Amino acid sequence: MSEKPTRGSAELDRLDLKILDILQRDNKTPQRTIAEMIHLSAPAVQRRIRRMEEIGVIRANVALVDPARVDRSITLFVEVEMESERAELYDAAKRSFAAAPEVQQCYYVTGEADFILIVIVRAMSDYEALTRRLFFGNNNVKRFRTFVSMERVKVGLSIPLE
Amino acid sequence: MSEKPTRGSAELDRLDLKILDILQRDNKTPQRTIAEMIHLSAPAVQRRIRRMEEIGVIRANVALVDPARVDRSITLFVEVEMESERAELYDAAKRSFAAAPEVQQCYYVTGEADFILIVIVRAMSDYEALTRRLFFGNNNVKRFRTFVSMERVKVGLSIPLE
DNA sequence: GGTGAAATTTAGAACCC
DNA sequence: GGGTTCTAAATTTCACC
Repeated sequence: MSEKPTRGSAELDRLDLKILDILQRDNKTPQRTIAEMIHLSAPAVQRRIRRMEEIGVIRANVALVDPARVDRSITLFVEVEMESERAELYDAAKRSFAAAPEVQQCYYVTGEADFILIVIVRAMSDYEALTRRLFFGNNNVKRFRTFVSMERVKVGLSIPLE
Repeated sequence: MSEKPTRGSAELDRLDLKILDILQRDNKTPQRTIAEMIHLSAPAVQRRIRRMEEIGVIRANVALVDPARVDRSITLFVEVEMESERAELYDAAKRSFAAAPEVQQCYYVTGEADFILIVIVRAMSDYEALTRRLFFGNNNVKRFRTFVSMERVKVGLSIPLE
C-alpha cells in the first residue's frame, strides 16, 4: 500500500475514458476487442490500461459478488453523529469503523451527520453486536440512525463517464 | 425417501468461498495461482468460477475507477422521503432514480426515509440540476436530505466472507 | 502508436475416483 | 459428481520498427 506521488501525467484523453467505460462494465473484455471498438491496436490499449493502473485511476480489478447469494443478505445504512469534533477522536472513530469487516464502506460527510456507513451482515444479531462494539462502546458517538435496505434498486458501481 | 440436495442451485462450499474471496480482491489472479492457494487443479477452479458466474453469485467482473481521477470528485448521499406509498408511484420513482447516470446506487429502505441514493457528480451544479429533475420534478417526493462526502474513509470493494 | 512472435493463461477432452 | 492430467486455443506480453 504505497502512496502515489501525483504524477503530472495523470491526464486522460478521450480514448482513455472510452477504455475505462468498457472496463467498468467488464474488465475481462479482450484488449483486441477494445482495440477494435476504439480503433486502436491491442498493445496500445494494453499500454494505456497499464498506465492507468499505475497512476491509480484504476484502483482494482474485482469480481462483484451478490451478497444475498453468499448468505450476507442484510445491507444497512448508518448515519453516525459524533459528540466532539476533536481530530484525535475523529481519527480514532475512523480507524475503528474502517477496521470492522462488516463495514463495507465508510464516508466522512457534511450535513446532519458526521459519518455514513454501509454495513453488510448475515443477520440482525450481527448488526446488534456491531453497534455495541462501534457505537455504544465509543463515548464520542452521540447518536446513530439505521436504515435497512429492503431492495437494491440500482447497484452500479461504475462511474458515469461522459 | 430421498433427500433433495438442491444441487445445481446456489450451494457454495468452503472452496467456492475461498475462490470468491480471492476474486473479490483481484479477479485477474490466474486460475493456476488460485488452484495452488486452495490446493486444487486449475480446471477445477475454472469450473467453479464458471458455475458461480452462471448462477449469479458472481454478478460481474469490473475495473474499479477512482472517481477523483476522472473528474467526478463529488460523492453525495441522499435520503428521499416519499409522500404516498402507492406501489405505482414508488415504482415510477425507482425507475427515474435508476435511470439517472449520476445515481450510482439506489436502495429502497425502511426507517425514516424511503430511498437512499449515492450520487457521483463532477460539480455541485450537476447535483442541483439532478435534484430539480428527480425531486422537485416529482410531486411524490416529500423531502430529501443531502450529505456531501468529504473523505472516503473506507471504500468497500468486497463482501466479508467466512 | 503499430507489427510481429514468444510466453502465459484459459478452454476443452479423456480418464479416474 | 467432482478432480486430475493432458492438449489446443486465446490472450497477454514483449521484442522491435
